[in-house]
Amino acid sequence: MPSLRLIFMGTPEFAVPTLSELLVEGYDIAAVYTQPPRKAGRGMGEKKSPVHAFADEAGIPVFTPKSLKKPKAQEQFAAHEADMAVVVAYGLILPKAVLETPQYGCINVHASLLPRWRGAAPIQRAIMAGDTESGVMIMRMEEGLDTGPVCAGERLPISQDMTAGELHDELCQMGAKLCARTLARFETEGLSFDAQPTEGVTYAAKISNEETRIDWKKSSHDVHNHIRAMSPMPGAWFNALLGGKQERLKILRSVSVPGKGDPGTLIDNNLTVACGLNAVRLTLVQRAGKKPMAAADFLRGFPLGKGSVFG
RNA sequence: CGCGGGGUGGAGCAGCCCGGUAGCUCGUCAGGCUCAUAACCUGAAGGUCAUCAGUUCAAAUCUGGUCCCCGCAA
Repeated sequence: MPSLRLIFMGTPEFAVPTLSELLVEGYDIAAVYTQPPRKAGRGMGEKKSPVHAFADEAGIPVFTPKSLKKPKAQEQFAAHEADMAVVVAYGLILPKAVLETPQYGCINVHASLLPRWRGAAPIQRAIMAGDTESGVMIMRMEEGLDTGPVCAGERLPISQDMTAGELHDELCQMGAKLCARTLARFETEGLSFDAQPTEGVTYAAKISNEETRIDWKKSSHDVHNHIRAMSPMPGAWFNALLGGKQERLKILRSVSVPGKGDPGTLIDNNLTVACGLNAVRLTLVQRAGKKPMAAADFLRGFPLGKGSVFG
């Protein structure tokens, strides 16, 4: 039976499996920290973060400070008397005072092969860049952004057509298991930490709204990587003329294929769009207001043929 | 009350503004043709038009309520 008393800090769906795993393993979770509920979604109602909802369900006390820089929040943090904090995609900066509060410090589960893709959107950036390998790593947190020494890691190949959503789902499970194993090892034999290499550092900036739009002038590889990096959230898109109206069409899946034509033009009757170099066949699309549908289904309602032009 | 789109045979759409008992492409089933085919021909099955109520001689189409799905934004 694990004896560690932990604080868990995380916010999105990615963090939930780790929290769940720690509970299953029997860790004493003194408190869960997550970002405060925000107005979001249709109707703009207050919405709790996925971690928040899960913790509520599990009956763990939840704390949602807007910042941990204030003395008051730090006192509260210290009051939990935790041995260690486990942080997974929390989204708030932990000041030095907080990092040093637990006697064994704070460890972080990060979804990339550090030092590549430090930062907010490692999964999407890895796919967008066409990486063929990803993974999760666990590090001791320092003041810098994902710069701490690493104590555990696991790699995962990224297949040709894998989407960010699929990679996300695999990595969050992998991260949860790895975290549990790492804590178990910590209790039995201790951990050794290795500083991150100074070579190969890249930063994974948050995905901005503007960059979700598809640029057909890029090569088919870039377009395809862009599409799968944005799939299913937030979704790569462009404007298409459907039934006489300009409509936003999201592309959730595609295949890079040989082909030639003016960028943005359909070169067959199978939803294959010419890119700056080669072409991309769209296989799963979503109209505004509709659910995702296979290309064949979409074409039944909107028989777009060779020569149609996409913006 | 943030803005908006939608729920029509198994799938994707049209019809709704200008009420009069349902159409297109495809799928399914049966038969035919063909060396052969995601080919072609013939025929068939399959829909309380989300739901409740109202207006009307008559509503998928107009009015009001409810449920569900989704896009934007955040």
